Amino acid sequence: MVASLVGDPARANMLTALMNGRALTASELAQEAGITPQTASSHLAKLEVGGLVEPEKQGRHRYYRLTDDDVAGVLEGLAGLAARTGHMRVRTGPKDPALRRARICYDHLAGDLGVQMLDSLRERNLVRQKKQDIELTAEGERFLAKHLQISSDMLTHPRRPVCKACLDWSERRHHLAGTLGAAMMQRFAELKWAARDATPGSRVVNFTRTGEKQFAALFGKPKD
Amino acid sequence: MVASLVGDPARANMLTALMNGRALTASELAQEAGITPQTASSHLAKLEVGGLVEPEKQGRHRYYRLTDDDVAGVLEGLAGLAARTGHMRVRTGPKDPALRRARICYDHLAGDLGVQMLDSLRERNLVRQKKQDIELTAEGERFLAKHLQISSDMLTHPRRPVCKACLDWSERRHHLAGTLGAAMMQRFAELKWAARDATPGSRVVNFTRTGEKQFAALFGKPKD
DNA sequence: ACTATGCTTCGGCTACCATCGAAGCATGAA
DNA sequence: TTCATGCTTCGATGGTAGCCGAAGCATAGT
Repeated sequence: MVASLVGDPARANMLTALMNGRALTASELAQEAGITPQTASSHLAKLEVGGLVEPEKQGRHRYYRLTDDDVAGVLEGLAGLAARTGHMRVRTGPKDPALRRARICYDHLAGDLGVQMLDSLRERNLVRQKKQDIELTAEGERFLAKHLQISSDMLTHPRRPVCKACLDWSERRHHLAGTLGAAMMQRFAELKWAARDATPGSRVVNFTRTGEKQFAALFGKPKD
Repeated sequence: MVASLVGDPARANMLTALMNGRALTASELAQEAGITPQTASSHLAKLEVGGLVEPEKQGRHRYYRLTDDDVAGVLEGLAGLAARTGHMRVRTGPKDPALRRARICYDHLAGDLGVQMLDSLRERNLVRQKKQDIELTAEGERFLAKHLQISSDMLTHPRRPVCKACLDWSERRHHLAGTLGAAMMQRFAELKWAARDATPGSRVVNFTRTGEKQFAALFGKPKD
């Protein structure tokens, strides 16, 4: 069963190391998991037949990557469940600092900046949050229109909610999902404030220098 | 870690038994998993602290149910991964026949009927499928407008694709997701062809007699 | 050819954990 | 109270799987 593959601590560490979409060699993964190459080799073989990772030979190295986004999605889902009960393994979230700071979760912003953004919105009464449910206030609508040229009529969708709280993998706190979360991320990209990392499969979001400034101006910590 | 909880065969069987959203007693779950009550008790305690199930005392029975839809979602995701590599446990998919036949997967139709629908669409060239990607043909658009009053302009969404193949848990074949999948399910409900089961938390979709006929007329097996 | 590096296979050790029997609580029924 | 049922706790057992050392291939560089 797939779950038992992910269940083992060593394998889980390897998989989390691969969550940024990049491919790592067998020995790098061994080091990530804190085990010897022999053991890692055995684990990787199991992960491969389980369809979670795919190898790619290159010279005398063997690069492993997650098979596809579905795998990454399920892993993130598992991490989400683990996070909310506080029963997690040693390594919490991704090690890669860039990935911790800002990344794509489905189609919206996650990571430190994502959490920070929702915090700021909540503090300034631009949204109101009740558990999983978030709603946009009138002030929030004005704010979006003024600063990001997002009008709330564009956000309605028959099925998907405008706002939704999504548990952040690395921060263990909520960030903003829903059509609004997606629209804001899209706008950031259009304004050239941020862009998804170029390396294929990567989920890192890189902010430009000006983007970082603008973002901080809008959603910075209170004392800013 | 959550994954290791799901990884154990006995626990996995219990969880699958709970996937229909109903609550079961500890002894029923023990029987489902083919283990003694003592062992089941230990497993259920672990699942509880792991946040996967919630108990409810009622007389001298203890009913267990999945904590929420997120848990069910992750489990379905895991089952999906397991399905496509063919490395599954003994029980494939849900035991409940109603759940196998038609159920909600996020917001669209899954189960036997869901798979059958996509099969029919594909056979009649109403959609064209390439692996995970599905696109609606011109004939398909006419078909939807004529028979279900769904116009394709309603389906566009900045992020979500109109059509997407979603691997079916019980059938191990694709059914239709995306905004179109959601819109069709919604239409079935509006036309009173089908409705989600009344019991809270259930994912079963019940078709009415006329609904079943109409559905068969549109998406029935070729020989019909 | 020789050497170094990266990875795998093999064998044996160890630790963990699922499992069950037996006994202990709790609740409900008589 | 006494009994029955449902579930849990305790203790002991056994099987499985992770782990590493040593040795074996394969590729690359010299």
